[in-house]
Amino acid sequence: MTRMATMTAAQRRDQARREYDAFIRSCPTNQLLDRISDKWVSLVVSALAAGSMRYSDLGRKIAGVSPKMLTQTLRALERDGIVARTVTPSVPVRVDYELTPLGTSLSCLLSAVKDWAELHIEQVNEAREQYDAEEH
Amino acid sequence: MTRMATMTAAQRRDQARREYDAFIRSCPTNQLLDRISDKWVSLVVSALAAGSMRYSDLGRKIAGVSPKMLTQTLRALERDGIVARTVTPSVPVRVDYELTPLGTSLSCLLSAVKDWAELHIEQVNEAREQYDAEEH
DNA sequence: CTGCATCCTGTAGGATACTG
DNA sequence: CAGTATCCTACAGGATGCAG
Repeated sequence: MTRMATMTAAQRRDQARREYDAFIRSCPTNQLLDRISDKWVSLVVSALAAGSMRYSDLGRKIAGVSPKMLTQTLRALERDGIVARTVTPSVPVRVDYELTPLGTSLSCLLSAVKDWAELHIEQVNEAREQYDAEEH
Repeated sequence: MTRMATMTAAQRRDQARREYDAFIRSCPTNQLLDRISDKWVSLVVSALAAGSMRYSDLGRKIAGVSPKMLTQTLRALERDGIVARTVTPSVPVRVDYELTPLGTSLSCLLSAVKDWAELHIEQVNEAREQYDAEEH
């Protein structure tokens, strides 16, 4: 009989995925990619790059964001030390958000990404047109 | 009676989201962020940074990836002109993938991201610990 | 004003099986 | 070897309503 101890391809991949996941979670680069790749994060950071803003101002400036995602994004960024949250206990309460030094640094990295994007987007678009023109 | 023409908050946000989505799709930076933020893209690009590889080699090197996602990722990168696909019609067929010049350039950008991550991850971790230690 | 809790849906993506 | 096709599920994230 065939060795039952032999793992199936799926089992092997499953185990590999577990190890991989553990690796990913401990990998700074991927942690950061997860962070900046978030749809709303880059928008919040670039909005705040211009200066501190209130919660509702962010909601208006970032068109189409739901309160839930805005809060979720801001909490995550606050936890990571990217943004600072300041509560003014007036009535009604006023909450301001601003970039920390670390946040400003991240904002610079996003600028680098932006520069690369604008420099190469045309090349990408050409590649896409050419690819789509061929038959696949 | 109140004006029925007045939009609810949800309706306004919905319209805003539509406009926003259109904007996003036309924005190079966000297109690129969508691209490099993909879980597998960064892994494929960095794997290929070392040189050309076959399909199954990539599958082994990138632990835990399913054939489906590997193919999907490679197709997207090929379409964008990031990787080149070379078929050698032997039996069995052999397919090699390698970075294009554009792909190499992207690989450099990813290195910049990596450098930033490794430089600041400790600061982020400290911020997280401090945040988690406080009550919320 | 600034959120949080709940519900609900679309979809990304994994498992599995099959083909040239 | 290098994929493709199908199914299925988990989770991101939007709508809504309520609270401090």
